[in-house]
Amino acid sequence: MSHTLGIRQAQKQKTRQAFLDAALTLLAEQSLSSLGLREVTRAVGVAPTAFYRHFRSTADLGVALVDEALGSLHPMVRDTVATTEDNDERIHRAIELITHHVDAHPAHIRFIARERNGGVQPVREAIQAQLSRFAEEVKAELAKDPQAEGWSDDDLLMLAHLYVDQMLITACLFLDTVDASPQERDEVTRRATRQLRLIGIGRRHWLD
Amino acid sequence: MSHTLGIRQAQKQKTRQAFLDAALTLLAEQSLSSLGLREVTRAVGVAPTAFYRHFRSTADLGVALVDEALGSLHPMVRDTVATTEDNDERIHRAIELITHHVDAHPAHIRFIARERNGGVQPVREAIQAQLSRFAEEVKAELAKDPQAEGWSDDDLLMLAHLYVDQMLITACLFLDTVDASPQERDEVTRRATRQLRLIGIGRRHWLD
DNA sequence: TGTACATCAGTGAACGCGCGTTCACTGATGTAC
DNA sequence: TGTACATCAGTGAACGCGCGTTCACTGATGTAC
Repeated sequence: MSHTLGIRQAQKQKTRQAFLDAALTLLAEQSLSSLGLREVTRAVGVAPTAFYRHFRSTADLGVALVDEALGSLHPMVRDTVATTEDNDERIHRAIELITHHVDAHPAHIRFIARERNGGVQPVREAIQAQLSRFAEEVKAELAKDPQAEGWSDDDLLMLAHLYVDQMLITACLFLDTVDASPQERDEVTRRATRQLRLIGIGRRHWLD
Repeated sequence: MSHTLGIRQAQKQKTRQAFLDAALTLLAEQSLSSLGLREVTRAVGVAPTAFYRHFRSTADLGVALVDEALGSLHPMVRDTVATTEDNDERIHRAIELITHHVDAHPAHIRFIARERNGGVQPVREAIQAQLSRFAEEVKAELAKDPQAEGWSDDDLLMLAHLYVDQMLITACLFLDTVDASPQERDEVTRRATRQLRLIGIGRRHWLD
């Protein structure tokens, strides 16, 4: 027989996830520092005191949300970079990956963008740490490319940060077009495409 | 005789400024959505009800802060772009302008970075509007440059947004080094410099 | 210049409300024999 | 399999507190004559 999680543990995890989901929904319209513990428990449908069985504070819940949100971003970043090398077809696919991710997880992106510079220190630090890890991964990905020959480690990391920041900015722009006209979405797509293209051109001529 | 502001109006303006200053100080450590009206009046040293003589709400105060903060940024953006054309000496001076501005007005930059994606809609909208204006101005500045020959309006605006975003990112990086070692500051400076250089290279070869 | 009235920035008491946290509890699930 | 005890996720009452907002007020400043 395979190992089944005890009923108790399974239920606890389910409740914990309900907290995360409810918080994420509430955070679409406000920032973490103004999110109340009772507000979350009300949304979940449990007593306020139940909160403490899962988190020490809303800041603690925020850190858990960072892990969830940036965990789901990990594969996207990898794929995007792997496909962003140079030509336009690849840039187009990279942008598509971003838009699809934003459409699939808008609340996660909104949360990260908001709390990256937000007022809750532990959460801000968790995000910064994760974004640095992303930059390192992107750097590793870039290093595999033949174009990287002759590049110093510092320069690769510099380019990696540029890509990571650019991706987040683009994702944010798409967020604000979630209920905008197709024309506006197209406008954002075209601008983001050309920005990536310009960075790609700079990259190609870096060692000239 | 020259016109003097009435004593009453002068005093009112002074109090209003005290509100803005106190709020900015408090916002170094928290975001606007968690800033309390009473907290601000306490910091200023007036009765809570005095607040309503100047602002409808803390969101209203936030919008006023956006104007103050980005007003002080205006000259910097102009100068930075005017000096960012291409060669390394000029990029160096542009970065210096940014670092000096961050050192002079850290709280303003922190506030803008925080509330750009923050939870208070009117404030977020005010910031987006101002940043769009910046991009337009930068575009106008770029258009004056001989390098801009052959560039479409769209492409100039695309590059302008890239510069504006890059400047804000750089400013934020410097913010987090306000009490870091000189080595770390240097590291940030060098990376930002090379990112601007890479964008400059992309710009030079854009029409190839 | 002096007087009488209007304006209005700032006051201080009072309000109802929702907050975060504490505590002893309940009852379903888990475990040892 | 059945029994007796332990664990612990979720409860519900209670607390003290600071919040935003209201209101009638005060007294210095402004204005008209």
